[in-house]
Amino acid sequence: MTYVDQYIDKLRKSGLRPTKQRIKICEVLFNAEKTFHFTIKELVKIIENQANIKVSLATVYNTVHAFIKKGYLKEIPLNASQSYYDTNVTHHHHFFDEEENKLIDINQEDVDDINIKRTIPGKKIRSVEFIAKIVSDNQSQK
Amino acid sequence: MTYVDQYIDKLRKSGLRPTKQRIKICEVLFNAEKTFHFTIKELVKIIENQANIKVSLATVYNTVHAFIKKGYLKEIPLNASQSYYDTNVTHHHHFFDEEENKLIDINQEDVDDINIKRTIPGKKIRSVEFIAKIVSDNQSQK
DNA sequence: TCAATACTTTAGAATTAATATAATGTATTA
DNA sequence: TAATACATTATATTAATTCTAAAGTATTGA
Ligand SMILES: [Mn+2]
Ligand SMILES: [Mn+2]
Ligand SMILES: [Zn+2]
Ligand SMILES: [Zn+2]
Repeated sequence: MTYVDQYIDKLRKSGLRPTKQRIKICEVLFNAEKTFHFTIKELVKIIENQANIKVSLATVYNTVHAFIKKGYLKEIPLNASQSYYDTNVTHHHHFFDEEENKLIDINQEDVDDINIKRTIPGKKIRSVEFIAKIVSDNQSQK
Repeated sequence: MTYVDQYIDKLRKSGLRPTKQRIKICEVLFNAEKTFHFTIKELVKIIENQANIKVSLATVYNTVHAFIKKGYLKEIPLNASQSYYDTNVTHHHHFFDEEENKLIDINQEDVDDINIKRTIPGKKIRSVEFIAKIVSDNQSQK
């Protein structure tokens, strides 16, 4: 099964026909070896730079939303000015590099279980995810 | 020192003159016994409902921003459509009630230290804060 | 006190991410 | 092939936020 076949499969399962615009979007999103974190603006820029096809903003938003709904993409709340998305849809944590404005995955196994010694009556926890903000470590070394 | 004196102090330290609009904003923000989590829209609505003075959106935004800069308020990234703010400026975690759309504080002492078994070369961690999403626990009890 | 100066408030305009619309294009079906 | 369904796109709309510029108020110092 080629990569493109996988994209077609993802699109079909999301209820979308595999058009060339959508396959291009998939190439950018799911080709990467590693997890891919992005904003819509960044995604559009990457598509523009590497494709000879034009993809409208509406198509990008529609496709991303369909993938989120289907569970192929995840939204990461980072700040209120712009949405961040993630191709890693597992439950996981992040470093956020405040200088590069980049998210970095932290897998579950790299963190001890988070134990909250407090409950809210009638409520149960659905998920616990943290963001560890990181900055350059410019300490003068002794 | 009266409450109002404290508000005046906070405003002065934030580089703002204590006007009646700003003192009203402080009353809403800092009068509460408990931590106060809010959006700008909610803050404006509360002011409108309890004050006989009019405060423009611009003044609300300006004052909130000045307090954030000074460290009297903290921004909580929850989603990309609206900013949430917090009068609890200590390092702490949150429950987020997805049904009520409400933040609830979790103090440091209610959580075991989070131990991340992974480092990023040249970077140090500045903060680690999580959001635990909660929903109604409607389990049929045995 | 008074006028110059600095800071405030405000309505409304501008910006921008996100969403909606509606016309045109393309694929699928019968 | 013709009807139908789905897609793409340019453009419009929405809504949170930020900006602007004019009018108001406080402060300062002669
Ligand atoms: Mn915004
Ligand atoms: Mn928005
Ligand atoms: Zn991730
Ligand atoms: Zn809080």
